[in-house]
Amino acid sequence: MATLLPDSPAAMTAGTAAPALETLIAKGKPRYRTATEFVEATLRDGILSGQIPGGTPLRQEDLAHQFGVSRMPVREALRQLEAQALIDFAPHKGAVVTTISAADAADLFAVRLALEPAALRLSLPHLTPEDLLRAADSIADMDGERDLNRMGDLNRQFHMTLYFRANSPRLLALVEQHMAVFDRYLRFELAALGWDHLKQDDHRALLDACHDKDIPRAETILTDHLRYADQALRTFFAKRDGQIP
Amino acid sequence: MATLLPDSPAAMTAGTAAPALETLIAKGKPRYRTATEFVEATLRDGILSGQIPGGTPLRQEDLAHQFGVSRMPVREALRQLEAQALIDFAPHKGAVVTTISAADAADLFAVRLALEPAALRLSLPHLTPEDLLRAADSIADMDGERDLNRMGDLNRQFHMTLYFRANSPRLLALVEQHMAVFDRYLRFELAALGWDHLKQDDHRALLDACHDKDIPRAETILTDHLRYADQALRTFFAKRDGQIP
DNA sequence: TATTGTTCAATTGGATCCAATTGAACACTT
DNA sequence: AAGTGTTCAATTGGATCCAATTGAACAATA
Repeated sequence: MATLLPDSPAAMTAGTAAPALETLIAKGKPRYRTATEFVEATLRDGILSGQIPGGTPLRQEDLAHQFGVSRMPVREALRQLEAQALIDFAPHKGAVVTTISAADAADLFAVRLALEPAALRLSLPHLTPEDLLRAADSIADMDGERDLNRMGDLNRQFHMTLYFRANSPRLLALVEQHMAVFDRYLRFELAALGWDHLKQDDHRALLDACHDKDIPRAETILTDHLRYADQALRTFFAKRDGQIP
Repeated sequence: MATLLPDSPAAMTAGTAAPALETLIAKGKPRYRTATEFVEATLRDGILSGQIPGGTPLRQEDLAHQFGVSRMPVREALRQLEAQALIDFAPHKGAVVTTISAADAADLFAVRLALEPAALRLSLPHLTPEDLLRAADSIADMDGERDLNRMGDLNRQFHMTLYFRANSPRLLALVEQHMAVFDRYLRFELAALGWDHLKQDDHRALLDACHDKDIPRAETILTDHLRYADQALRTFFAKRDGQIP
């Protein structure tokens, strides 16, 4: 069976090997209830993990063939991805994976800086000792982790544990969605900051502040934490994009 | 042709007359490029304006018949509305318009309180004199407006004018989307606050602060403005829901 | 009678077919 | 040769048909 994205422009400019969609499909199969769910979840994972790079055109027929379904569930899945701003969908022209960029990273941080401190502020007073233990476990798990995608999951899990009691479903959904989108930049953040000191000090300090129920301190730590990553990414992109010409 | 929602449970409990979808369809027709766009935009307007109340089941066949299209563009439109959290979509069970509630209103304000001050903070330094003039025009237009939906549009237009220079597309899209969703609560806010003093003082004070490029003051005014509406809606719902038993 | 099993109409999910649009290569005019 | 109009393959949008699922009414059993 043909592989997806063998000669997408983004794949070529990035110089990365073109991954086959089969690996994504073969992954953990949570027994999707509909083909649309299956296609949507698989494509989203592929995009967020970076396996389907920005700029990749998503041909309906190709996707249908590779997923072993007809074009209809593919179309429904693409509609949902469009609403999540993961693909651009132009009438009669087709879908293209949205590109990532320094400007988009800054944009994303602006959203996270708006959402996450708000979620933390609402959640912190209701956090239970069990919640804090789970958060501590997430930190411990991150210490030994070397896989980028799993690291992203753990990081998201840690933060979401702290936000979880916010009792604000819309806010939490937005936070989670944008943290997931940020996974697309995780490899760059890694390149900018390095593996080991990947903000674990911040995580522990944040957890301490939550333990003390100190809202202003926790908010400050979280805000600085995000700003620091934002700044690191900015300088990284500035250096990288300065080299090109 | 049959009318939509003649006996939806929500319409009955709300006691409102069941509106026909034709009025929505006949409205301004911006020459949609695809049937999916047409269906999606029309349904979203209907839901946000309150003409299609929460709890309404959206039967694919009915919608297709009333829009004069097949079920396929209806299904694609429903997928997009699902991603916008305007409908609930359960496999093999169909779509239902999400219900509004006091809890959801509080949730929505939590999101707006997180997003809008952030957008204002980023935008304010770049606002031009022309922007401020346009914002002043919006305020003036609101003074004479008596139509609820147009009032919502003007209010959104005023706020978006002030946020517009934030240079953060994701953030702005979220702000606009959630202001639009808030239109579903506009009738309740009106009932809680009354027509005339509908926050116009706040609007003028906010514009003044923007004119002075006073970020802290502008943020305080905006935050208080939102908190005030939030509180008014809370007490309104508390009173209304207390009457029921 | 309460409970469980079963049938069946209503509705959605998915596949296939046809129509409409795009854009790029080609021919044509000036 | 530059620009313009035209044809046509590739691709998406939309319609129709069939399959799968749901749940509610009904029947059977303990």
